[in-house]
Amino acid sequence: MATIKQVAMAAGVSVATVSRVINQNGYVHEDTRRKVEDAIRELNYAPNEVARSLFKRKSKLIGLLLPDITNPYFPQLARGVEDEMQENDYRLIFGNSDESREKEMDYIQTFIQNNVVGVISSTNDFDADMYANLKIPVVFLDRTSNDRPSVFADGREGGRIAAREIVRRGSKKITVLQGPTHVRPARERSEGAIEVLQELGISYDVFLTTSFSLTEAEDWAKELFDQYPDTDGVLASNDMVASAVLQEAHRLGKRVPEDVQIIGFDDIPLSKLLVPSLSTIHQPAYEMGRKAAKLLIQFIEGQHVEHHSIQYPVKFIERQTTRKVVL
Amino acid sequence: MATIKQVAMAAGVSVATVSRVINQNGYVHEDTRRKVEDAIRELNYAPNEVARSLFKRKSKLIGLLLPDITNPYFPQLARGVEDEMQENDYRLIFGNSDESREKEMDYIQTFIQNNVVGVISSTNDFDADMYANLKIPVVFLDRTSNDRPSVFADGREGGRIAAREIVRRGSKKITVLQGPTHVRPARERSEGAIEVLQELGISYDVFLTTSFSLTEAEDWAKELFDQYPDTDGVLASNDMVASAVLQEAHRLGKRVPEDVQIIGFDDIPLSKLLVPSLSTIHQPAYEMGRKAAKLLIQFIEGQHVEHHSIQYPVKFIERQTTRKVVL
DNA sequence: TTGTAAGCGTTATCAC
DNA sequence: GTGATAACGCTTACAA
Repeated sequence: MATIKQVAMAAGVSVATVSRVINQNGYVHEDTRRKVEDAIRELNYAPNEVARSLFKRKSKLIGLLLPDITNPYFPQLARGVEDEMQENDYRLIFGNSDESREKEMDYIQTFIQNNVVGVISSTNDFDADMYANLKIPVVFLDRTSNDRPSVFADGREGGRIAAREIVRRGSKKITVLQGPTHVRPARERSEGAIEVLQELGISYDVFLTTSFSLTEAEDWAKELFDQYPDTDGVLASNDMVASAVLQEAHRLGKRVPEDVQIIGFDDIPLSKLLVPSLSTIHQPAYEMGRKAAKLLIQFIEGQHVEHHSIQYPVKFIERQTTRKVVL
Repeated sequence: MATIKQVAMAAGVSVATVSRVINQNGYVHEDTRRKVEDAIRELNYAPNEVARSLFKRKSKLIGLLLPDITNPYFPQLARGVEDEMQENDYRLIFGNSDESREKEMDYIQTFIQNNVVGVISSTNDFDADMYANLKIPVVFLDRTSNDRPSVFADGREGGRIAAREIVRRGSKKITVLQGPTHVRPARERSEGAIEVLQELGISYDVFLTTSFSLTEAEDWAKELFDQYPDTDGVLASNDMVASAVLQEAHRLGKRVPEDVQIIGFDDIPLSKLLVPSLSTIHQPAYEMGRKAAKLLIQFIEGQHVEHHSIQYPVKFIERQTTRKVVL
């Protein structure tokens, strides 16, 4: 890689001048500018971001921390973030945290060591020192912190909607699958659902699942019907579990939606390809990722920010795992 | 963030000494070492990777370029790469290329500007100057370059296996879904399938799909049965298209696997949760990601590397979209 | 065993 | 308009 010095040499000017033309600041004569630009092209020069970063004490790098990219919900968030960042010339250092505080700290640490100018994180530990002490802007994504910038969906309302819809469509004995309790959105979803079920005086049970892992989803589906064989409505904590439940129902000879209705959560891309296609609560994941990125950029660039916390509405997507509602 | 200078100050030594203790090279007295270590702890010091990178002209950063993380096959590769890298203290700068040469070049460019020490890429343009001229090691992942380090699965054999299995299970009029032709693994899969079909003298048609996009998958599924209504066996180019085909078959009242058999490709996590669960060709994506990372690290660290190109075997996963074979 | 100082590739300040 | 040069935080000769 050519350096600014070599460019200066080739153009017969000083490095200062070259720096001026690449950064478009300070005065530089039209003729010299052209000479420099020629040299740059000639040598195929691009500024060393590391040197820049060292001098300015800020890079064009952003840290992105997601629980597990292997969970189909997160790629969409990630993609939203990436698209927005790339359009604004920021690059992403990416890590999976597995919801583990240790890994998270590790990543935050190296983010700092690499002079990232901001981080986007899906964490459960907002208040952990690592975030509190960060001197760069952080936007929490998919997770709500009450007092810190965050972009998330209205999980509670999602839970309420799901409950309302499944009841409206005739389920009488509902099972609420509750995701990991330390994950706030998961908690809120089931809380919302339970609220409505209680308001409506509908009989329900809560079935606890302790992770979002796909491999375990199958086991839970089995256990679920083992424990509540006569449930006629399942509110799943996400679409993967919903798929597992759907499959298990089928295996047991239960008809969906006639015998059991199922509503998922997230609306991952594949949910509409299931048979029957999955009714679910849609979160605008891609948009949320983009928004988080936009927000972070605004902070980084010191722009005025209207709302620090952005809650996206969710909506019910009616597909085939729920019955038609009779008017 | 504390600097090495402050640590030196606090410990009452020179920066050189501090540098020696953090890098564990050169002599340093036990007592001074302790003093320095105390100071480091006290100030919560961690070396600035940017400064290091500038001096050494190499970072602890790796560039990872994937076509689209939103395609469920790639997160697994990414996760494999990430796990291996993180265990070896490398960090990932991640980008989606959308199979676009321009985006790809853009990323490669910024990788270099950030002093990455290696890159892992899923590309179709191995020979493009951008790779040829790179002075850092590159490992191609999921894509085969004949003469450059790469980790990939045996797509041709996968196609052959799929064809053999579907025929063995009784399909007589097969449709081979061919993915985007500029994507080599996609091409090889269908080539493999066609080879076998010809060898066996089975009637078949080829149906071209021009992307791996999920949204379009549904349209293709419709067109497929439109064009070849009496096909009784579909060899899909990946599991997403297979899902779409499965769904469309169901919509048309075709029974799977009785009327139509379907075999996917990739074995994405969700394929086993479909109803009926999807028979498919398994690629060990996670392992492949890990392997690519391992290989790259070996190159970076100048270790001897036995095999530059690693081909993983694929295998048929028998599930419910194919019939039982009669013995 | 430890310290001094040069240099990695930039940018910004200050002279000219 | 342009050029020297110090500084960003680190590592590594080399000197002591």
